[in-house]
Order: sequence, then structure tokens, then C-alpha cells
Amino acid sequence: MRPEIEPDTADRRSFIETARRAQIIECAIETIATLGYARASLAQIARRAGISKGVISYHFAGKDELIGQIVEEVYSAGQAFMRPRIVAETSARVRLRKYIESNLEFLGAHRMHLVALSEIYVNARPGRPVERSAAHSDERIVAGLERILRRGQRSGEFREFSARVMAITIRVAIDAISPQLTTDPKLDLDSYARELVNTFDRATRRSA
Amino acid sequence: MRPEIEPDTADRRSFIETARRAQIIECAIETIATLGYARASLAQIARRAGISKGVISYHFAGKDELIGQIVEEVYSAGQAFMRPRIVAETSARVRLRKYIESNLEFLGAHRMHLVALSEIYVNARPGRPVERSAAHSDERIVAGLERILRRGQRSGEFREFSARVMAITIRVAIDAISPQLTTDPKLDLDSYARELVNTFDRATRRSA
Amino acid sequence: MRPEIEPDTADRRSFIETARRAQIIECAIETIATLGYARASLAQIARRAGISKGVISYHFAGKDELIGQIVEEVYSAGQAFMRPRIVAETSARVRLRKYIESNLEFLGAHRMHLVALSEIYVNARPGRPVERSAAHSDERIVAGLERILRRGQRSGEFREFSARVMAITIRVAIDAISPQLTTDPKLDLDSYARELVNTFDRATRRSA
Amino acid sequence: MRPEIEPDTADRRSFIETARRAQIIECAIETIATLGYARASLAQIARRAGISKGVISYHFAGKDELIGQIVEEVYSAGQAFMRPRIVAETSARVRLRKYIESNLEFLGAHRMHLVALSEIYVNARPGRPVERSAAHSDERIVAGLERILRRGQRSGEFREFSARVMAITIRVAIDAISPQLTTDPKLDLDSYARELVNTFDRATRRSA
DNA sequence: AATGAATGAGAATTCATTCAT
DNA sequence: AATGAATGAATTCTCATTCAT
Repeated sequence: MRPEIEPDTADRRSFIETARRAQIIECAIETIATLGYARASLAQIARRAGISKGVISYHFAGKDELIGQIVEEVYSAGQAFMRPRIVAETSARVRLRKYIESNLEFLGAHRMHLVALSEIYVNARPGRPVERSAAHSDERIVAGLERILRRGQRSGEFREFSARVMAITIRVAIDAISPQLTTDPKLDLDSYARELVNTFDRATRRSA
Repeated sequence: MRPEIEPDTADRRSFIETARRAQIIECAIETIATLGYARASLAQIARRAGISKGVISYHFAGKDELIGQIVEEVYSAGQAFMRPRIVAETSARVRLRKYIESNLEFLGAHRMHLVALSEIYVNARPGRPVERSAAHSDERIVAGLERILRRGQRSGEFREFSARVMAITIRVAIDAISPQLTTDPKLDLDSYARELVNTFDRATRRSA
Repeated sequence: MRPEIEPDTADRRSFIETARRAQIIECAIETIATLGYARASLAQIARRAGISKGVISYHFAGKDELIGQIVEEVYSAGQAFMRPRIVAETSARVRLRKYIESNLEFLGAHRMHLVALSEIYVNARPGRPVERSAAHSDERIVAGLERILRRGQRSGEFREFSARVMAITIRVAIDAISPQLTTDPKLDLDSYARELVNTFDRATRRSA
Repeated sequence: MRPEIEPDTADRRSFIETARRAQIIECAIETIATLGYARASLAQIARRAGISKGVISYHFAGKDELIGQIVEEVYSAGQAFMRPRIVAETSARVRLRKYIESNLEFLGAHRMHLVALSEIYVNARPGRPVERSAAHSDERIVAGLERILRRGQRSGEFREFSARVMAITIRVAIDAISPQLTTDPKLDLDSYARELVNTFDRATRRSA
């Protein structure tokens, strides 16, 4: 309970700096989602934010840090939204369902955020600094899902399968939605959720 | 008359040009797979091929044509490998199994090719020339899978579900393997295939 | 309300930017006049200005904009110099004389400017972006001359002739001086002016 | 009359080489006239001729020699056409008229040739090899005209004026037609000829 | 006599980053 | 805290030329 550290951490950044960073992150997300990772230059991001390029360099050590912050921001928001909806359930089957449903709900509400995240993930390369944060959060996402699956296997709700392979499969099945939203913004996410829930429920259940 | 002209027209490309194009395509695939789409410049590709940048420009109208050729090449090779193995079967269930198995077998034999293809797909943007061929073959791949699924639904082997959503899900489940191979080259593709076959067999079967 | 905003909008460009743009335009003019349009690359222009290539890209959207600005700049300066000297006269004959004289006077004072302008005109091609502005101001120049000629025909000072053909002929007669100045910098512009004035006075006068 | 030199000169080049050179020159003229000097690369010329780039390099020492040959070829053809029509006359006034008329007649029959020649002239730069031949023939053309004018002054048909300035003015007045033909292929050359003849007749005549 | 292949220089442009103000 | 200015490296592409066959 080190209460003295809290205000310290919070204060390190001034109000205005925090606001600027948030604004820049938001505009970077929009830019990446709209133009794609490759064309999301600092100039484009600055233009969208109505500020000069220098501001970005001033607030972030480099482009890599900015990208890393985007990953962190979107990942945290997703976690904050999904986690309570999942842990409220006890059954692994229902948790899996809630995972998919809440993920798609979040995705519907923050389309650009997740499109941007996808763009970053697929362009993150081992060896580049951005890779660390990207891969890290990516791995955390899969790991969380894996835990749900393992728990269901232990409880006997789920059949035997590679929890890792299944977790990755579910993840990419969900991630595949973002690009479709770009092409077809009217995509019905509710029915898409039902399809995925049903699919992976059948895929994981013990009783074939 | 002069029916011999037909084959003549066919090999309009000289032996050496064909070889060079093949070499450049191969090196481009390696480069994209190794460094990622963004850092796969013509200079890098030329360096890997041990030739000057100009050679690439000489044999390909531009980078877009080169990328397009990679897509065409990998897609065709994949088709040639998988198709006979799939159409040899009559049951939709078995066809789906063969689809996954032959796809992973091909993937194991041409890892870099498929890593490169993924890189290209995710970086293809609407409006850019490369997008056309990339999206086109991507759509063809999904469409082929969709046909298998619909046929199974008509025959009663498969339950009712959105064939499109299921096809996309199966596709991305397979595509997800390439990046894993980069991280872990010893990944057991046989057991991965079994996992996916079992997963999607259960997900699609009529009798749950 | 806020009438003071008008001038504010007008100097959207900072002092330093205005200066840099002017410097770059000036150096571009010298480069084109000296090396010719074809060899006036951004690198050459930058070298002459003692700056890096990037500075030009920073201040101008592209080479086309730079070229367009040169045309605009030289054309405007010429207009500003010649116009008052011409409209001060009422007789069409005298106006034509003043047109030629003031044009040659301006040309003598800004030799490189007009050499550069010629280079740009003759290298402007239909379909290329620079063509628009170049051809446009070219046409404006001829049109202004044409108006003087037509007015003289209406007033009876001039004989009947194709005003367009005569205007073009006078224009190219003047434009032909620039390249001569390159070869022979000591060319006597005053006597050249007398020759042209006399020539076109006789060519246009009613009383043969 | 050194008759022994004639066959020698003729034979130095084989029949096939002469034909190839002529073909290449013709295609180069078309290319320059159509695309402009800047975009008339050897590749474009070769494409139009349906041959490989190498052939051009084989038959011409370099691009400069090719351009020089074009100048020579067009200049000679023009001379061959105009000269007899001019020297048939004795009066300087009529000679000047014939000069303009025959020039425009030739121009009408070989539009592309003269468009190409203009392109080459304006892009020829002092210091570059092509400049020599271009400037040389350019100077010869003006000099011929100058002689006609001087003769008229001596005979009293023409007034006093700078023969050089007048010659240059007449030349550029004629050269100005080529670009107009590009824009407006239906331009009436007969009436244009009448305009110029009348204009320069009045400009040069003794009795104003 | 002709060609295909290859080269290397140079073109315009974009970009992340740095720095003085 | 923010900005405008500048840099230099990197990218794709075009071109004239050379050379072995």
C-alpha cells in the first residue's frame, strides 16, 4: 500500500501534457486506421491533430514510443471493458461466450482503435522496439483467453484440445472482423457474434 | 495454318528472363518474409539477390508488378498443390479436412512464401495498385472455401451457419500459423493440422 | 467585425518562410537559366542555394509548385513593370511601342528571369501539371498584346491583319532576345528595341 | 570535281545500315514531336521503331549523335526544298516572300520534323555536344535569311534596318507555328503565310 | 547486324528526427 | 510548451550506356 507513490506517479506529467499525449494518441489511431500503418507518417498524424510535427517529437521520445502507447491504451481499454463482463461468470463456456460477445461489442464501439491495433500488430517486427510492446500485449491477450480455455478443460466443460491453438484461432477469428468493417461498415456485429459464439462453443464442448 | 506459332507466342520470355524473374521473385519473397513488407525495399531485395537495383526495374515494370507476381506465384502454387487433393474427395466433411491438411502441408513446405503472402495481404490497401491482385486472390481463396461449406450444407453434412463467416474464420486460423513459424520454426504442423481439423469439424457438423 | 483579421490571414507565411521561398525561387531561376530546364534538378537548385534538397520539399509541395511559382513571380513582376507604362498612353501605336520598349527594358534588368521563363514555356507539355500555369500565363501575355492590336484596328490606327498572328509574332520576336543575351551579354537592347518598334510599327500601320 | 570521292562516301555505309539509320532518325523525330524532348528517351524511340534499344546504340555513337543527325536531316531537307524556289527569283522582296511561303509549305508537309527541330533547338545547350550541330544549322538558317535581306538593302528594295535582328525575327515568327500546329492541327497555313508575308513585306520595304 | 541483359548515376519525393527560438 | 525550419537518409523509378552472345 505505498500510498506516497500514487500522487508521485500521477503528477509526473502535467495536466496539459497528459491531455496532449491523449490527443496525439487518438489522432494517431485514427490515422493508422484510415490510411494504414505504412502511410501513417508523423506528418499525417500531426495534420489530423492540427498541430505541428514537432509537438509529437516533443511529447514522445520517438515514433516507436507513440505506437507503443497506442497499443497500451487500446489494450487497457479493451481489458477494462471485457474483464468485468467475463469474470462475473463462473462457467467456462459462458466465459468464452462473454469473451467473444464483449470483445465484439467493444470492437463495435471502438472500430478505429482495433483496426489500428491490427495494423500495428501485423507490422510489428521482431527486433524493432515497437515489437516488444506489441508482442507483449498480443501475448497477454492470447494468454488470458488460454486461461479460460484451460479452466474449462479442467472443469470438464471443454474437451481436450491444444488451448494455445484454440486461443489463437479464436483471437484471429475476432481480429478478422476489423478489416471487414473497413470494407463494409454496416456489417452486423450481433449476428457475427452469434456465429462465432456458436462456432467455438461447438468446437470446444466436451459432448460432441 | 502455322499452328506452331502458338507455343512460340507462349514463350515470348527468354529462358534467361524467366530465370531472372523467378530469382527476383524468390528473393523478394525471402526479403518480405524476413524483414517485413515495410522494409522490403528494392535495394534490400537486390542485395539479397546479389544484383543491382536496376535489374529489378529492368524485369518488372515497377514494385507493384513484382508484388503482384509474388501473389500470383504463391497463390497458383498453392492452388496447384491443394486442388487435386481436395477434389479427389466427394464428402464435404472430408474435403474440408483435406483443405486444412493440404494447406498446412503446403505451408510447411513453403513457409516463407506464405509469410510473404500474409505480409502482402495485410499491407494491401484499397486504391493502391497492388491491392487489386492481392484482394482478388484473397477473395478467391475465401470463395473456394465458402463453396465447400455451402455444398456441405446442401448435402446435409453441415449444420446451418454463415458460410462466409466460417470461411473467413478457417482462413485466418490457417494464416495465423505463418507468424508462429517465424517465432518458433520447430512448430509441429501435423498436430496443428489435427487441432484445426478437429476444431472445424466439430464447428461445422450437423450433429453437435 | 475583426477587420484586423484580413491582413493577418494575408501574412499566414512567416517572415522566414517568405524569405526562403523567395531565395529558392531566385536560385531556381538562375539554375534554369544557366543549365537549362532539363538539367535544373532540385539537387542543382539546392546546391546553388547552399541548402539541402529537403528544404525545397519543405517549402514547396513539389517541383511543379516551384516551377509554377517562378512563372507567377516573373509574370507578375513583368506585368507590374509594363502595365502602367502602357496604359498611360492612349494611342494604340504608342501603346505598342511602349509594350516593346518596356518589355525590353524589363528584360534587360531581369535577364535570367526571362531566360528561365522561356525555358519553362517551351518545356511545358500538355498533360503535365506545370503546363497549366505556364500555358495559362503564356496565353494571358499574348491576349494582352492582342487587345492592344484590336483596339488599334478599331480606332483605325492599324490596318487589317490577324491580331492573333501579329501578337504571337511580336511575342516571339521579343522572346528571341533572351537566348541572344546568353551568347552575347553586351547586346545593345536599346537599339534592339528601336529595331523592333520600327519593324512592328511599319507592319501594323494603316498607311502603307 | 573529284568524282572519285562520291562513290567512296556513299559506300562507306552498307545499304542496310543506311536504311536502319534512316528508320531510327524518322522514329526519333516522331517521338520528339509527340512526347517532347524531355520524354523522348532511347527506350521510347526504340519502342516506336519496334526495335531494341541496343540497335540505336549500335548505329549511333550516342544520343547526341542521333540528335545531331536529326538536325542535319531536317535542315538539309528544308534547304533542298526551299532553296530552288528562292533562287529562282531575282527580286529581294519576292525572295523574302518565297522564303516565307516555301518554309510554311515545307512545314505543312513535314510538321513533325519541324516540331522536333524546334524541340531540339530550344533544348540545345552550350557545352553539350548536340549544341554544336544545332546551333550550327540554326545559325546557317538565319545567315541565309540575312543574306537575302542585305541584298535587298543594297539593291534599294529594302529600307535600312539591322538585317540580323530582322532575320531572327522572321525566323522565330515562322518557328512559332510548330507549337500552334500541335495544339490546333487544323491551323490554316496558307492564310498564316499571307499574314507573315504581308507583315514582313511592310516591315522591310523602303517606302513605308 | 542485332539483342537482351545489366549497370550505375541521378531524378523527385517522403520521412523521422533535431534544434534554435 | 510549442513551433517552424532544416537535415539527411531512404525509396521508387528512369535513363543512357556497355557488353557478351
